[in-house]
Amino acid sequence: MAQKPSIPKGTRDFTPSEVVKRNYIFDVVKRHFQTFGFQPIETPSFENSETLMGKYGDEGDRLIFKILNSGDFLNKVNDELYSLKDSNKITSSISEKALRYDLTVPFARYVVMHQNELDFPFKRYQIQPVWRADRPQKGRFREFYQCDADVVGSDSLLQEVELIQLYDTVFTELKLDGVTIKLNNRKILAGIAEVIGAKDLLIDFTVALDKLDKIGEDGVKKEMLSKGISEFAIEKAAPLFNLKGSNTDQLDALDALLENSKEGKKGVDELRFIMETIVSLGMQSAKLVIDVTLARGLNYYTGAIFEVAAPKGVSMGSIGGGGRYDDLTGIFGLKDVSGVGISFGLDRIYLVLEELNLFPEAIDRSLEVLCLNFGTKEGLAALKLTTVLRKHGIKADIYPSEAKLNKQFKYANNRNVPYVILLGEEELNNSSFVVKNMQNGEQKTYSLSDTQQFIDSL
RNA sequence: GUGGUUGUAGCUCAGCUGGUUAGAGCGCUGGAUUGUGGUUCCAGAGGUCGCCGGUUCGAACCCGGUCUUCCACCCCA
Repeated sequence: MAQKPSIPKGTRDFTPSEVVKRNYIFDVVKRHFQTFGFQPIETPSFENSETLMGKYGDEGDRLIFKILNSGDFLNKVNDELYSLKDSNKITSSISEKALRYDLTVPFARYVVMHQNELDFPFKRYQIQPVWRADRPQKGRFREFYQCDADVVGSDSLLQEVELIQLYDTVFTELKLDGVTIKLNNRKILAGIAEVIGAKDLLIDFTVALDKLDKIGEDGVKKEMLSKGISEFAIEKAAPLFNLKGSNTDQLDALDALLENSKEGKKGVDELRFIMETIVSLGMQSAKLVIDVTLARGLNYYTGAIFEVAAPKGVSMGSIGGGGRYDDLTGIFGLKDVSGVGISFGLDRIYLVLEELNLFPEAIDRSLEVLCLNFGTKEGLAALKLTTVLRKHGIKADIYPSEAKLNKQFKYANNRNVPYVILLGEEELNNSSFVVKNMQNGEQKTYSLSDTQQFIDSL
């Protein structure tokens, strides 16, 4: 019985046109990763579970795809554990491997394992798929690509500055105008939590704060209260909810708010340095704004936090993000290696470019010239001509069988071929070929002994 | 993981309170046109109505389950 074919939830097939467009984005991103001095690495699609588990919080652990052990794995579980039917506890006994959830943690593992071969600061880029057992939504898949650039082994803030320039360069090249790079600093958030006396609830505080533009001031306060943050503390943090004005105005306000927090002050200073340096360097097309409510991202960030928002009017979550993490390699035994990195969300950038119609024209043109087939003898001559064109790097093909011209032309039309070559009995007799321009219908005759004339006209 | 939503021809979608043989546009195939596509005209093919079960004399339509789509939450690229 034939079964109806299907693919798992949250995964996709890509058509030729989609692959070409995705490659276009990959190529731009990759090219600029390289011009900024990053080197490529790749890591396995699955890692040992202990490498990944516990690095992304409880929520993250739930979203990691676990790989079942091979063999009779259930038989190896001890009876007591089995009878408890506790999925979380039994997982580690039946699964030792898991699909990678992002590229940053595997990179940290890579740096630790290869520390003696690397020259620090080590700048690496990595473009590979990652998997999350999430519930799919628009722009949210269970298999998707991340394009990451990270620097480890340097705590210079110039790295942050360069990464912002890298974002700006890539989005400018993609013609994606009006992208906003949001910038915040974990130290500021920690400082605020300290100042208002909610140091232990930093994560809950930031997660709630992050929702400000979504659920509003009242919604944020409500959530903070429900997480156990006191009314007094929330009132103290109130200036945050209305932080407006220019970047420098906001920095000054933060300075005042954080005057009793050493860590918070440091965060403001870092932010100020990055902002001022970027201002003096200038940006090509992106906007850089401070957003103290920006808190998303993973728990391992310790300094700068980036998030890239699509141009206004496009409904899409963030199309990139990143930040500085001072001790990611520490969990694998390598201390005092600071890292900072950014990620491009390829799948979402694709959706945005598609929506705004920003892919180059004719990008998915897979064929420039199609030779029609008029029979055995004529077909052979056409194939010779096709071979010459191909040697000149022209995407050329010959229709494989002597079908009706109507059908051959229709095929050329559907494949969007700009030039069709007719080489029939008459042309063969006088060593010529006819080129039809499919846009305007004009036909020109060229000599078979001077194909260069046609090639030059392209 | 929680709540909701969607699924009918290759594609986009109609289909009345449950009632004979489930429709349209586009696309596809053939013809008008034996060497000229994208326009036009004519004809034709194509559907286990997501899947499984239930209610009913009778189910695309009602009910349950399941898969899928999209949305909100959680979280995130």
